[in-house]
Amino acid sequence: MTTFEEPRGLADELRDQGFKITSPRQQVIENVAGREDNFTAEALAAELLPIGRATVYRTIKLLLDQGLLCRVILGDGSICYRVSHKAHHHHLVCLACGATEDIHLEDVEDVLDRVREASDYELVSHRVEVYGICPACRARGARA
Amino acid sequence: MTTFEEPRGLADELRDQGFKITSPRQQVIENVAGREDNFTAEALAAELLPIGRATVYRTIKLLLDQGLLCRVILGDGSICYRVSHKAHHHHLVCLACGATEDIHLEDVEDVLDRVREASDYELVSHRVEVYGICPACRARGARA
DNA sequence: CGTCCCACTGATATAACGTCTCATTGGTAA
DNA sequence: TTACCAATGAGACGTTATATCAGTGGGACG
Repeated sequence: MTTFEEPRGLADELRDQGFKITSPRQQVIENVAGREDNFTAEALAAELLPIGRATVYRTIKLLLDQGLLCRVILGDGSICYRVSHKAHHHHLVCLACGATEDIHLEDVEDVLDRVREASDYELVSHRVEVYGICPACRARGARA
Repeated sequence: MTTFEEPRGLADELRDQGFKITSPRQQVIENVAGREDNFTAEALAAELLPIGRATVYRTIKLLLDQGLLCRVILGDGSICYRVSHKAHHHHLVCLACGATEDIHLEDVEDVLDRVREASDYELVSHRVEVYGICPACRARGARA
């Protein structure tokens, strides 16, 4: 459906905001843009190895800010990343293998409205992670 | 409303499950049970200093498993803990100061039912953190 | 097309957080 | 009271991430 692999567009977007499109950044963006799966910062750094670790971490943070990436919190609390596709969404995470799917929860806004009514907080954002066992792991006999 | 300060009951509960009620454990439980606020593992270890760091971390894990504590994920992804009061709940977290309130979202189950219908995952658990600015910080002029 | 500035890089140090190891200790069942 | 073994604590280690800082290359501007 949607076509990934448009680092050109993103690169332009970054340039417009005053960021330089350096070779390391380009490489990180290209590597990341086509991925469907989760990856840890450390794994990405290892994969792009001639590039410095610090640069990979900095670029991840940049892409997080720009909304190209989002953070996923696995069942054990560890953190990894995946492409965000920009639109707001949540995650369905397999406790056994860590695989993640995006889910769209339309009625979450209603829930938030209730919170808004019931509290004095000025709501800004939220995070929902749903944990379960994916079909593949279930077939393999994995249990909660 | 509810009375805290019942380390006796919890201690018995732990003993029933075969855990030893050692002096360090007792101290951790007593320190933690009366708290209303969040605390980091590191801060707790520092506070109970004669007790070894490893022991504090181990005890936190134990209390997490037993449901006396729950994990809170702050806006920046950092982790702290607070008493759980056992019943399932979610967190409303101030992005400015980290203060946290418990919230109960009754209709989350409906949302999860939809996920159950729409996916092949066997749902196990979920985590919802709502972020905002608390009244005190808002008054102080903090902004998202 | 050349030059210059400064954002960016990368090697390395530092920091935050948590787990592991292992010799020792103390709770508790008998 | 004794003895077993879970639990402790000091410290090493691992992981993940940020800070530092001299050097460099992207790209704006002339």
